[in-house]
Amino acid sequence: MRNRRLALDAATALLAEPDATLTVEAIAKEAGLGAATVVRAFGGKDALLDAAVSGLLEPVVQRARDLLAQTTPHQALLTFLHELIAFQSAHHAISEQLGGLRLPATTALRADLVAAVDAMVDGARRDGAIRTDLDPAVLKILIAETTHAIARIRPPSQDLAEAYLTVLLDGLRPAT
Amino acid sequence: MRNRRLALDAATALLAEPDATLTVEAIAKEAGLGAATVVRAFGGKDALLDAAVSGLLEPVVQRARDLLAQTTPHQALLTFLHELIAFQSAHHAISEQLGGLRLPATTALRADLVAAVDAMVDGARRDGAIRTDLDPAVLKILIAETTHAIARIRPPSQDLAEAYLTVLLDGLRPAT
DNA sequence: GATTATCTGAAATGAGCATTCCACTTGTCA
DNA sequence: TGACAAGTGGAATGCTCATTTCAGATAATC
Repeated sequence: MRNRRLALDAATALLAEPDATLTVEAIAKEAGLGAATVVRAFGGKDALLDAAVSGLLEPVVQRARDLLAQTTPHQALLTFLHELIAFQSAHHAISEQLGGLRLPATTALRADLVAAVDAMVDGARRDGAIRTDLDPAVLKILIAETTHAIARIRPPSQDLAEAYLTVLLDGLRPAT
Repeated sequence: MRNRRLALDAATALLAEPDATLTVEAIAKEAGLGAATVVRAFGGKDALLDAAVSGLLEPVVQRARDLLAQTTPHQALLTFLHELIAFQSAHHAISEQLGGLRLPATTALRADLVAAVDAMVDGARRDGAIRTDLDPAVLKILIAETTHAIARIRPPSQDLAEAYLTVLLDGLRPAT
């Protein structure tokens, strides 16, 4: 259905904007459709945003898995975090605003993402590439929250995000 | 006015709860008052929350200034950040939920807080106590966002917050 | 103790938003 | 071309919430 695609593209475009209003009407206007059509195409606002967000997230998760398969856990972690913050910088609204919504596909993907990062952290820790004096569970939450914090920076700045990551990664190095 | 105090106390109590609903009705119920009375006492929900949040924030800002006056900038920064995250852990809702509200007193206090932290960072940087290879403006935003990230952690955990801060501070040390 | 001024909170109002309805348009097939 | 099916979006509905209203309660003044 053509409207599905139009609505999805519109929602995806709005998710990339720092402070877009994510009402059904705004999405419909962006898509050049009526609000009713947008809702019908997906069965509800939540389903639409779930589709849009998980569509954005899927390649990210795949990339994390690829990196894990291709290189050392530590190198995978470094590379992936840089890519992740670039992604977050380009899709601000994803972590914000979506508070009260039910997004099952997105939630599942996020769990996959967390699992992949967990594997990177565990591996890097085992290899002695990152500090071992902290509970590994702590490291994982730390990374998740940090990427969130980076995504919140206004105005969006890739430089700032990179600086942030530099500090995080230096803080994660094994004690010397 | 007694109602002012009751409403303020109720709002303050709710701000300490991790996932409280901050509707006027919820605050009124907590205070044992009617919703109309709560609104009247402050002239609006925004003004009430502004008073509650700035009341919480004021001693924090004062503490930052005291530390600056009493010790080295770097030591002030270390001490203050520990205290700040303890405060944030105890008042989760402050950084969340309040998105669309107009809180002038809170905004002003936050600016004061940022100014105090800026002074700490600048001083510590000048003293060579923290790394100098990053733009100082970056460090300030980094610290602000990190405390926000710490406040977001669910469930609230002082241990996790401390671990987070450990990583941040280690990441801020001068290159060796 | 009566009269007036003030305060209270349950219910009415209004605004923002997702969702549903339905008269109308567009496309399909004979 | 005409009859029918499917799709569309402006308007109506229903919900949540902040704010306002107003009849009754309470307090102050004499």
